[in-house]
Amino acid sequence: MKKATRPRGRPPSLGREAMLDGMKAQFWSGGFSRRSMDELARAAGASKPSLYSAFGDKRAIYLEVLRSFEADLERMLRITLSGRRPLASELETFFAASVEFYTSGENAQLGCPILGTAVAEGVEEPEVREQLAGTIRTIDEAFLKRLRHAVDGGELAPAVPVENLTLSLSSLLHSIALRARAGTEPGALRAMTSGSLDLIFRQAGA
Amino acid sequence: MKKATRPRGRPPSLGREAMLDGMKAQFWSGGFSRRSMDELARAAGASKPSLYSAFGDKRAIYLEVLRSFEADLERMLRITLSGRRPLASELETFFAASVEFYTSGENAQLGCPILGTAVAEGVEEPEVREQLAGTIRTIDEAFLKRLRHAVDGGELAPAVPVENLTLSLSSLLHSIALRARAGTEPGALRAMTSGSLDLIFRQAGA
DNA sequence: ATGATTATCTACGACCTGGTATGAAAAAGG
DNA sequence: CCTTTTTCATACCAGGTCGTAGATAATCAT
Repeated sequence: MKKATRPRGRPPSLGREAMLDGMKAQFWSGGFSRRSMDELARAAGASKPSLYSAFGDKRAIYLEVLRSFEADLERMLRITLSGRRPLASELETFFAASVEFYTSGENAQLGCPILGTAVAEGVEEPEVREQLAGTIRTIDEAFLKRLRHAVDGGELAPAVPVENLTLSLSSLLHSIALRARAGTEPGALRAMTSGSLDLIFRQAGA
Repeated sequence: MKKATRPRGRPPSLGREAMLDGMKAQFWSGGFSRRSMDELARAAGASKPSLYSAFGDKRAIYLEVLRSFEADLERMLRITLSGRRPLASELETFFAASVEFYTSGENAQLGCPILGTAVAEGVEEPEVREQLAGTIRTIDEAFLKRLRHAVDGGELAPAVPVENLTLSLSSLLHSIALRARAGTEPGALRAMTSGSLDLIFRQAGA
């Protein structure tokens, strides 16, 4: 017997995930302050009261969207930095995919949906700042983990300062996210990443 | 005879610069969207119609504030990267001053007033994006100029890839600006800069 | 002084914002 | 069928937003 017993009243026409999916693009381009609940409701395919009943208020929706984007990022980090291919190759893949993602907007380059929008609101919205800090930490930890794995597997010498290398990689990503939203062309961003990765690993003596 | 001939009608009680100075802190903490014209007028020490008559509209004020912050940044770059002291020492001074500036807020760490606020609005405000891109370019060019000066003066070997080094330095600054606004403590930011500078210049073979 | 000129401020208006009251719609239980 | 329960959507509200009209104050020219 499956759990097919339907709850009781009228069934929801859209789940939370479906609504969130519709709203992510809105917050990605406009951030928290430039999007109204009316626009969000239209994008979600639901009415405003449905959103309020499902999430509470506008800020809660924005936070859920940020969490959803972070989950996407974690998936992406797990896949591209799996440790099954050489370090340099995996990093190139990761950064190429990031550039692609940051510049994939149809009307404009949107950069990173978290770094590009939460940073402005974070000062006066503690929960947003906390979420932003969490994403930054997630990135740092993913790079650090992969670099440690490289040391363990003999890809990097044990003397390599993995913490400093981690920060170089994170900084590169932050900078690309910023420049993408400021309009730097994808080609320039790709050149930037390969140049920086070369330099970083030449310095690391890899 | 000085140019003391007063214009004609009632003299302005505040000049544009004085109004801008009062408003900079407002946009620094709240960005464009989170500050109302009423708040700006209060901070400027003028009334709303005075602001409209002096600047045009809210976006024009924000753009002027961004330009003013960029002028501050250019001054700071010119002074700290003058080329009169050793390269590494000047860079340490510049980054230490940046960390100090980014974390100097009384109630919260505000990061960079340009990178931290314009990035969210830039997507839908072309002039803001243009201003943001200009500031990014200003930073890149200042680092590049200083590094070229170092090569010319023999501080760096001619084979050093100054363009790549420039991007490493810019990325470091962007990352610090971001992390500061996300709440990273000044001590951690300082450790980050010295570690990264060490790594960068070990790689550069300086 | 008087009038011209420019700056300033109080008050307001049209609009938009986040958020909600109210009743209809869609399902299940009896 | 009718009731109960949950979701949905139109219409609405109070408050805030940007921007301005219109009257007043401060200065110069005569």
